[in-house]
Amino acid sequence: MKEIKLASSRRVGAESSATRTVILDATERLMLEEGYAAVSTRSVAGRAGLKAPLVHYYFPTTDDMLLAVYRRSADQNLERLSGALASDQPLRALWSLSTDQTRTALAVEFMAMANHRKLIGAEIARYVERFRAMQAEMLVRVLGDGVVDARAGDLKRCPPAGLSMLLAGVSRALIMEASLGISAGHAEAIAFVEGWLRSVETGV
Amino acid sequence: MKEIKLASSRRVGAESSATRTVILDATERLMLEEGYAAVSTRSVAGRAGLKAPLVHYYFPTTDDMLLAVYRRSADQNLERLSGALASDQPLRALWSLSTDQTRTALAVEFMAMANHRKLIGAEIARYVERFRAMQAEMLVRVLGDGVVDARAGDLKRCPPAGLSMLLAGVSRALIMEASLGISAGHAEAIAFVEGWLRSVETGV
Amino acid sequence: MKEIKLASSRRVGAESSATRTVILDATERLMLEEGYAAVSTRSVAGRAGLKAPLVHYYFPTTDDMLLAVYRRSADQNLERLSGALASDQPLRALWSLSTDQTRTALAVEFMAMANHRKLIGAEIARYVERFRAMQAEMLVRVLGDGVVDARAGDLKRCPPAGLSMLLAGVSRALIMEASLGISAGHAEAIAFVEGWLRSVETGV
Amino acid sequence: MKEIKLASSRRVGAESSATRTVILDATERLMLEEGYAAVSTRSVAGRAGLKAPLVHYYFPTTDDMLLAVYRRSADQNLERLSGALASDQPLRALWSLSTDQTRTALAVEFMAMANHRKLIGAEIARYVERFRAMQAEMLVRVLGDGVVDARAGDLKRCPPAGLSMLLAGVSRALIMEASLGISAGHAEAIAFVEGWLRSVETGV
DNA sequence: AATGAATGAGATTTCATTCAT
DNA sequence: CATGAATGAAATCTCATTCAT
Repeated sequence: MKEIKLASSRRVGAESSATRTVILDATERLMLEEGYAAVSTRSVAGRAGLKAPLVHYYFPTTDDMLLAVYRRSADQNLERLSGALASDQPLRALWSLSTDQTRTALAVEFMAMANHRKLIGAEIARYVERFRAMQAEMLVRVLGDGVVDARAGDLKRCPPAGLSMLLAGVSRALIMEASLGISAGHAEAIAFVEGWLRSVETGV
Repeated sequence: MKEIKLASSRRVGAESSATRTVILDATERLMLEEGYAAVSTRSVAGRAGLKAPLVHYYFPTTDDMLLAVYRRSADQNLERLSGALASDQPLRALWSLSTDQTRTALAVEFMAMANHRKLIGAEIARYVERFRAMQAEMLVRVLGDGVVDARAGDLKRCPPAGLSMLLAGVSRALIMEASLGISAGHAEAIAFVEGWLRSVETGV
Repeated sequence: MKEIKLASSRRVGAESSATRTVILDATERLMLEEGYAAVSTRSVAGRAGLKAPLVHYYFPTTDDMLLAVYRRSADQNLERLSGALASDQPLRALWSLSTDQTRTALAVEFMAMANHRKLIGAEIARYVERFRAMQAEMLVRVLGDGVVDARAGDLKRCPPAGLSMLLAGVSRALIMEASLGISAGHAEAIAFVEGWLRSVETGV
Repeated sequence: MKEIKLASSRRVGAESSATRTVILDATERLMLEEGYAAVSTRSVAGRAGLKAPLVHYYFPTTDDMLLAVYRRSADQNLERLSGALASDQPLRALWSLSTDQTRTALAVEFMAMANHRKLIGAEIARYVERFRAMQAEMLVRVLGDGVVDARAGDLKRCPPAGLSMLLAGVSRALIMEASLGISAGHAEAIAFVEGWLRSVETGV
């Protein structure tokens, strides 16, 4: 049983440092292009044009670095989500966000990584619960008074949290499978969700 | 630039060897218990009570070993799926299979790994396309004559391949999130799918 | 508080391997010539003309390596001590052993190292207690029936275990100080111990 | 071959600075609690609540810092020793000083470190010779007229410098072994020395 | 007086893999 | 079949120290 090391609280390198940003950017790009397993302090340093120990100056442990990348990305997502939910087509905006290639691909990488980076896993869990709550709130507002009954098997009566979960699962699967070159059923699934969106919008 | 290794002409352990099976079992257990990143020839050998070079005798490269584990598991899944599709409650049997903890967790690990193991990714793509085709065939048979129209936003008129995709995405997300301790929306999503199943079965 | 890692029980490299011996020898020489702080897998490998990972093949962790060196040396000392105690001048033989430059210097290095290598410290404690018991047994035999009374302040009536402790302390201090270039009082202390030895032998 | 660093002309913090004292205190505490190997500019800075470069501002090299700690401690010891030797029970006061846990433990750490810190070793040698001379002077005064003859094997006729050496060796060994959890012979050795003290005091 | 940034060197391991026996 | 021995490559991190500000 491995000991779980807490991410060090030691603060190093100002939040605003340009070098710090360069490191986060390089890590993010690496994860997207080569998968999270390609991320090491060495590879990040190389990609960023820095020496490896400098990466450790800013992020004492690799977990610190990955957490910083995740938080930056998740915070951006929170902001975008806020905007989307406040728009006049919140459902459509949410779906558009969920199927954003880059953002979702990054989120999927982090989920894959969570299995052996417990700190990352815990952080993801926190954020996902927040995302889901925000979305559910919007869904209540938009889908409104219709009688909710999960067991009806009718998407229009599915409870908000369930809907949020379904959308997340489908969008993540689309992105993940696409990266493997899988396309079977994708067009149909997308068409279905968009059909549903339209039907909700037109109130039919 | 990594060198691409040609299939070596080296002698390799027979498919039927008991030791070979021990290695596959150990790898599978390791992946499930500690995540795919915990798999190395060393760790597998340790878990199996063997020496590392012996693992290489049976599987020249780590990819060979992982591919063998994946194929064995995927072939078992194909068989189970065949059985499920031939049962008298094929839809329900399919959903039950999709939410099987162990099998799905393993599949998710392989998908996570696919990003930096291109051979694995290609193999997964091949199998997923087969799974989806088999399922679509069954869905056509069961849901049959209803007019299919993805853009209707009605689950009962969703094209089979799309349905298969949706179910896969949801079940994978349930398993993956559960392993992170996320539960928001899970009960609702499950209830929804099961409500839909019932409504299809009862023909309502 | 750092976790104390147990020395791995993984057995690697036959006890009899020549390379294994080369590594132990190199480590011992390094400790004697440059102090225990100079010992690293790298430096040992360099000194032994080997690659660093090979050292780890034989000794998975640095503690494993140091423990092996300590045990080999301590076991040799046990044997020598046995011989000394069985000789016809056991007291003199013991003192001669205690002031053996190389052996004692090595023991002193290990004691110094024990502070931050808890495994080493525990092993030393075990051996020292054994050494002291063996010596006490001999002292009882040789100094025999004289009434023992520690509080008399007379070396000839000091309890055996106390005598053993005193001799160990003095001999270690002589060696340690000599390595620092300190000589004040050394000749006198040595003369004193040897005078005592003679007086015991001649029974005066 | 290491380069010998010339005393740099760089500015250095004043002797009187409070920060300087904080650094020395932190180093001393670290050495006592975790052993000398735990001392690094980083760890000291951390313990003192300072940044590493500031430590270098006061002590250009690590050796400078360690030397300062040693000198401060040794000077305090000199003073205490002066007091002890001037007391009306100088022998007992000396023994009490020699077995002072903290002071002796620190001295032992420095001795252990001396092997690979040549500057420290040289400084220790200088101080030890002074200590021994001061003690010998006192011993001459107290034990006085008895005919000195090291070869007699009688503690009461042991030359002063030899006595000083013996006491130092025993007390250091007691402290060092106690820290390893060794206790065999300790009570007896202590009782013996104290018995001797009493017999000298009572003139028996 | 203090600190953020940076770096070369090194420590301790782990890994996949090869090869001779 | 099986294993002991060996190795190049890399991962993660620490250290002392410098320098500009």
